[in-house]
Amino acid sequence: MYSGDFSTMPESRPIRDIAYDRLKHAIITGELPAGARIVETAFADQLHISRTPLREALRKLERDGLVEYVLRRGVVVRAFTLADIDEIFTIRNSMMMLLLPSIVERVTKADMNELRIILSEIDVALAESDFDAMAQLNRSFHRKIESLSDKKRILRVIDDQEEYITRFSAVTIASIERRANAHEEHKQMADALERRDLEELKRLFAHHLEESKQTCIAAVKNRGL
Amino acid sequence: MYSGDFSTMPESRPIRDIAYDRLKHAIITGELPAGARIVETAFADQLHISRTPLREALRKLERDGLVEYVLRRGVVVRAFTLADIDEIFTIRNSMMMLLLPSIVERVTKADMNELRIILSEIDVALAESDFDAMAQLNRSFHRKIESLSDKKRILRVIDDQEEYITRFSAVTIASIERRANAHEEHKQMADALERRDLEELKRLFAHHLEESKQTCIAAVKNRGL
DNA sequence: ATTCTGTATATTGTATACAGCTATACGGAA
DNA sequence: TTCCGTATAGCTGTATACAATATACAGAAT
Repeated sequence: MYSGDFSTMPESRPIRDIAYDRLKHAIITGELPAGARIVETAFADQLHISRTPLREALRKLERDGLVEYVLRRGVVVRAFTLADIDEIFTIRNSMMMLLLPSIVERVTKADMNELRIILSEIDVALAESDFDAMAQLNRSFHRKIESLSDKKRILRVIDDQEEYITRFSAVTIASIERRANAHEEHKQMADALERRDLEELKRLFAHHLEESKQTCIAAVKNRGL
Repeated sequence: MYSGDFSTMPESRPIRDIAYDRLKHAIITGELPAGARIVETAFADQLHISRTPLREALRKLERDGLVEYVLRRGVVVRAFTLADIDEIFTIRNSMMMLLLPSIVERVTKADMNELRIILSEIDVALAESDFDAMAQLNRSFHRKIESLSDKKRILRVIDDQEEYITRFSAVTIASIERRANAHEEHKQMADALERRDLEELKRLFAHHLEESKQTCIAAVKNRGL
């Protein structure tokens, strides 16, 4: 892993962004575990790039809070605690409550169609026990709803936080009863959205996120972070 | 501005961080206005540094959302809208509501003493019409209270947002009635905190931030952003 | 054995060099 | 004059080179 030659690709984006995505993915999936040191020369070699774009990627990750910088010692992947997970879900819930009014106001029939399609795809993934697909679709569902709002900065806060917990989505989905319940909740949320029932939506989202949080925390407690 | 030779300093921190702070300050104060293009070679020369650390600083600012990157054209300072200000205050208020319970729980006598000292210093600044000092002290007051919480991630969200509005604090303080009212509200907040009166604190903070927001928006509307 | 210290090695911090893209200016033709 | 193509200058993207610092390890002194 972390190998591959970028020089052959049609570079529409800077190499630093590709390196950034790659490292971020590795950290989020846990491939690069907490505490792992990122040695510039080693990673630059593996990615077949020079240190310059790699360092720029590291500076971004630093601001993201995914890695920690130590003077003259480089960067290490930061650790997560249960308290972090708790806060992340709390923030997300709180921000969602702020978004919902504008979402209810702005949702269109076309949006609902998109959501229904995603839900039916989750049906399939659930039936086929394709949990990777399900994790991705779940995220699409949430992102679609969030994107209906016009509050760009609030949306960004949610995005920033969500990055951190993507890593745990597999853990959460691994719970049999949770993945079925979550899907049911999603359907209810879509229904409430279609009715533009703000209060019900708030209730559903608060419940949904709380349940996800608890499942996530419980799973992490059992299997270690 | 943007000049100064770092090479003579005892460099306890990397140059890139110094450049980062410098640029951030310039952007926040409006010295570098929205839309201004940051040409790497020019700024590196002015700061008497090479492009490498400057670019790393720019990548951080990019993640902060303070500058915008355009492929092969470098970075430009991002613009702010009234909607941004509205969202920033909304986020801050919402996050504060999440922090207050732990703040009320954790506040000590020593903390209250610190807060009282800050308040008395604001008294002086107010009497002397030293608005720069007042802006800084106000911020210290808020930061002190926020720091009483142990919710690091929520605190960080607040910090991130506050950076953006620091730039408008002068605008807000310029309002005669607002600066006196704000100070009164601060005192009431300190009192409520000392009594560990959570509900009253929530009420006071919500009111305080709402008033600040309205003053800020009104001021920006009048004087332009 | 333990601790200190000097040296070699590894790694980060910064500068510079060079390649490639973009925009602009200029000149010529319609 | 206007349009278009080309040349040129300026700037970004990346690689490489060099400097400074930290770490590891071996050997000496206690």
